[in-house]
Amino acid sequence: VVPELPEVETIARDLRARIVGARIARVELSGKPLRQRRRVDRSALERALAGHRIEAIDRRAKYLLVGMSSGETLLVHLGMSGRLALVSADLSRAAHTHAVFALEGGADELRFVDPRRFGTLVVRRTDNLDAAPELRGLGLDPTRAEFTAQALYARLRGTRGCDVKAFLLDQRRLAGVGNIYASEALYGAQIHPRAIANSLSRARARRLADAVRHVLERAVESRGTTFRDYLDAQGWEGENQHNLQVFMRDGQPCYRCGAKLRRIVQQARSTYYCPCCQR
DNA sequence: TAGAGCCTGCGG
DNA sequence: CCGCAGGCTCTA
Repeated sequence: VVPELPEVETIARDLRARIVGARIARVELSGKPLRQRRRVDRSALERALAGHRIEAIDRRAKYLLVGMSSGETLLVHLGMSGRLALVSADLSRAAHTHAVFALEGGADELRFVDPRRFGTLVVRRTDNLDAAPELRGLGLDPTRAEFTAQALYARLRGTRGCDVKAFLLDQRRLAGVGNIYASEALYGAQIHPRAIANSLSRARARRLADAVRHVLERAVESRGTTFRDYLDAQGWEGENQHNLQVFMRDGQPCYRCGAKLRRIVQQARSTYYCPCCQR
């Protein structure tokens, strides 16, 4: 599991094609708290979902949005280990199944499974979604038209001495990039991960914008990256692991120059890069 | 803008 | 046993 923008986008597209128009008959919850020990609001989920029709499935950054005929939207964040899958109701439930949304007719269920419980399930009013605390502070979405080299440059200039890797992971500045695609985008733009964000030139900001867009688009086309156990809504693996240039390849040769790739730790997270191609 | 913390599971 | 994992929040 462990999803970034392309993995969530893949799940959103699959679910949109399969369950928009369906009615949720019943909501079952494990009762265990999720992210930051917060309890899932059982009565809010039942009120917003049970007996209502699914009208839309969207994505904002790494949030999946399920718009209901009740006028409320279910926000799902998969955290590090969350999985959302549409499965036959006869199949036995996996360990750590924290929510089951039974669809009318009884054949299929949408199940939320999350061993580490870093995920989120909350309900917010659809007519005021932008004001939801989860979405309010999100930065530029790199898959939208708003994500231009200009806009990225302005955001880079707005930082105070953080390095560019930390910038890419900060969802308040750029929303949707995670640890895999941060390393991959910096490699594509040939920028060193420890470069200071606010000192990048306009030319480098443009290269970075192009690389971020390219890396994410390619990952969506490949239906996401399956490293350990990410699976889409139908339980299938992605294919983007075959496109990765640096992630988890430390010690192996750079495909471009042959130098030995390195792994460093920034903000307590691994970064992979080529010491020769990235300056 | 770091660092610890939140959780479980896996691989060395 | 240890470190590590594709995320985010809260604190200093």
